[in-house]
Amino acid sequence: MAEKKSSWDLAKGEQLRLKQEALLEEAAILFNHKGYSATSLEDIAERLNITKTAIYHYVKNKSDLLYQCYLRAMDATEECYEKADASGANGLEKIVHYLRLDAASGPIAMTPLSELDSIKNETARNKLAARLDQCEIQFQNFIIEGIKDGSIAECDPKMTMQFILGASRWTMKWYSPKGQKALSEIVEDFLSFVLKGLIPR
Amino acid sequence: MAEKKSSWDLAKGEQLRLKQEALLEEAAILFNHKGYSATSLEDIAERLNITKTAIYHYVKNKSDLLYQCYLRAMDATEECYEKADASGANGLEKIVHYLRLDAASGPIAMTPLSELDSIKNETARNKLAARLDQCEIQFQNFIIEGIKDGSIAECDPKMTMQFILGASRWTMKWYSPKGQKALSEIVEDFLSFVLKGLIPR
DNA sequence: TGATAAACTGAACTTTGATTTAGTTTAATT
DNA sequence: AATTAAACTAAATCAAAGTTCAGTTTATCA
Repeated sequence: MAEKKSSWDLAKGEQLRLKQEALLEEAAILFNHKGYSATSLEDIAERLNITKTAIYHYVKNKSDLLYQCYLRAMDATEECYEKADASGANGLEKIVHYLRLDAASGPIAMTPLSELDSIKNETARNKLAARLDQCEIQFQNFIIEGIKDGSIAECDPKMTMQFILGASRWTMKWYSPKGQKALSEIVEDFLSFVLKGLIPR
Repeated sequence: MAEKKSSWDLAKGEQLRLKQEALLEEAAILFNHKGYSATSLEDIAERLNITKTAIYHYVKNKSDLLYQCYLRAMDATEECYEKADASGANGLEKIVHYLRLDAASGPIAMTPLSELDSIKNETARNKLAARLDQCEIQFQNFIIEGIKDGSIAECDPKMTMQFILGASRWTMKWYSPKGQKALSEIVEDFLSFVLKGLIPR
């Protein structure tokens, strides 16, 4: 239906890396939206106007495709944490920065969902799981820091982390570029909610 | 591993309805946690100490199993909304009531995730989709009501609904009865976060 | 106790979707 | 224009999981 301009639709001289990118991006969007197992290679290929076998030119297999998506996402996410940690003056600001940066990296390098189990290579999976844990701990640390420096109200850091990241991750289930708001606008609404809560001040 | 007492483990005289219940409950937990397609009938049967073919005694097929789960969940959810609407004095209170009631109905009748597409029967699926939409609208209405009556701060009702329900739904990804906190405790943390936000008052 | 129906099982069958194979088209190059 | 490598396709194969089938066990009851 809605034709999206991908590297495959562009004329000749396009580079391998561009197509790789497009493949991973499209795969990530679908994996995040429908889940890994519910997404067939057919689904992905269709969006790129190629056949599913063509995908094997770019990745070893479906599990590897998921792995590549995760790698990109984790790289991007860690970068967001580093920048946020470096730039924020207190715990609260770090969280605000992080959430903005995360959204800015777009639906492409989305927050990884809970599909880790589907990565077959155990070593790779464990390594990713560790990185993912580390990110969640980092987020909790921002909260703890905020509580200490007074920028964040008392709360259970782990629970609060789950709530905020959960809401953020769930975004990928309902967000559509066709929707009313751009990601950049949605984050601002999100921040307003996360910071101030429902009760008027 | 961890043997759970299900209707199948109990001695004879147990009723059909109890087993039905147990089946739907176990299925719902797995569907919510791993997703519909990633959950095999084998997985479900294993937890109940039966074979996967036994499942066909209780439901027509896998898609029907999902449908039954949804039915129960929607029934429970709608009931929560009705009670919340009836009992709350203002928009904010209705939301608080709703979230408590929802959590109290347990992981059994969990908030339905975004697996609607996997229900094959189109009529059934459409009907459920409409009910689900209606629930989300109801939640938005609580917010709108709250803004009007002054119990809730200005915000985009739709976005705010997505954030709150998203965080709530994502709970099913990480919650485990083995965990530190019971669902009833988690809701209270959640309420505190949703109502007051991160910034200290 | 023997008959009967319900609950359930194991093996066979079917479907779906991932993967492999063999070959064709395309793009760039000499 | 002929050659070659890369990009890709269609058709065949394979594997996992859903479904059906034929029969066995269990529970109830005349």
